[in-house]
Amino acid sequence: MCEKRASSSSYDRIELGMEELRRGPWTVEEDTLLIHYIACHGEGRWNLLARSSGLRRTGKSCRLRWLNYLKPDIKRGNLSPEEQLLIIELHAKWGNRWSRIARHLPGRTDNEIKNYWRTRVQKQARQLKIDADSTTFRDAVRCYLMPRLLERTGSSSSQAAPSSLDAVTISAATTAAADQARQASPRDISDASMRYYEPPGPEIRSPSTSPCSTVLPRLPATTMAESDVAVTFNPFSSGYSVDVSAYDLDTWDIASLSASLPSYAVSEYTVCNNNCSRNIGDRLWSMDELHDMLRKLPE
DNA sequence: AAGTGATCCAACCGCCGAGAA
DNA sequence: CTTCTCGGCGGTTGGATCACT
Repeated sequence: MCEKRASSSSYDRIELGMEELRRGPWTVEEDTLLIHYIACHGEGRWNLLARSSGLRRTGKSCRLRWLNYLKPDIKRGNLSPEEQLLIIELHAKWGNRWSRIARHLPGRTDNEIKNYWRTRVQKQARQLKIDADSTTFRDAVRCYLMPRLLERTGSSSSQAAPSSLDAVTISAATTAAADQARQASPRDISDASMRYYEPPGPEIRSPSTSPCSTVLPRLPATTMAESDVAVTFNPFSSGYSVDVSAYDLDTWDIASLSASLPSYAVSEYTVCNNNCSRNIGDRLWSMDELHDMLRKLPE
């Protein structure tokens, strides 16, 4: 909160022309002033707002404070597995277009997503001594992190997923494809790595499809076009993947993803420890296992 | 309990593009 | 066409807090 840093020694002032502008952490009084002003006059015209509201802040500062902190629909707290999954996929697609990514995560700000990426995802890449933008790291994320996120996503959305939704079959790698891959690079396939790809329990598998197929609810028609296969699973190439290109991303958001995910039971491989509440990212990443995973990736 | 390093995240900075003058 | 202002964006900083020893 703003009070948290109110006593900071960094709290200082700068001179700009005739006017003395404040910098540093916002006080409760300033927040209140900004909220009341916007309630009366609306957002926008930030420089005018800064001048006429009585706040000794720059328009930019007011805008940032409002958008990143004070806006009523701002969601606080840890990112859900669904949100992490979406961030990873969208970042793979768009790169550091934080504001664009943020538009698909209601209540989350570009700043928050940027911080998440830099502090958690890039940290893992640094420790692995690989570029976070490299295909190697992306493969590691797809093969290792995403299955876990999907597992957790499934468990967290199992209560919310309406059973009345139409079902679509999500194709996993076929047995034939698996055999092909096994022949192509047998060293890539091991019991140790396969366990991360193990599809969820038999109760959610479709009996009429391949052994790896699972059934996902169809996304609401209002948020998703006539695209059926949005989540694919190929343990022998790129692992689990939410194919965001299958969606119209300008109208797609986390609610769509959440609604589309299967009612997975939490598998025995879930590393979540409910006692660890501070950082969900850390719960999902295990460096030893990720290192192990990377060794198994094709060159 | 104290010290230290790691992590988180609010806030700032500089740059850029759009639009108005 | 040029200049200026403003809003938006991505990158960076640094204090607070947490975790570990």
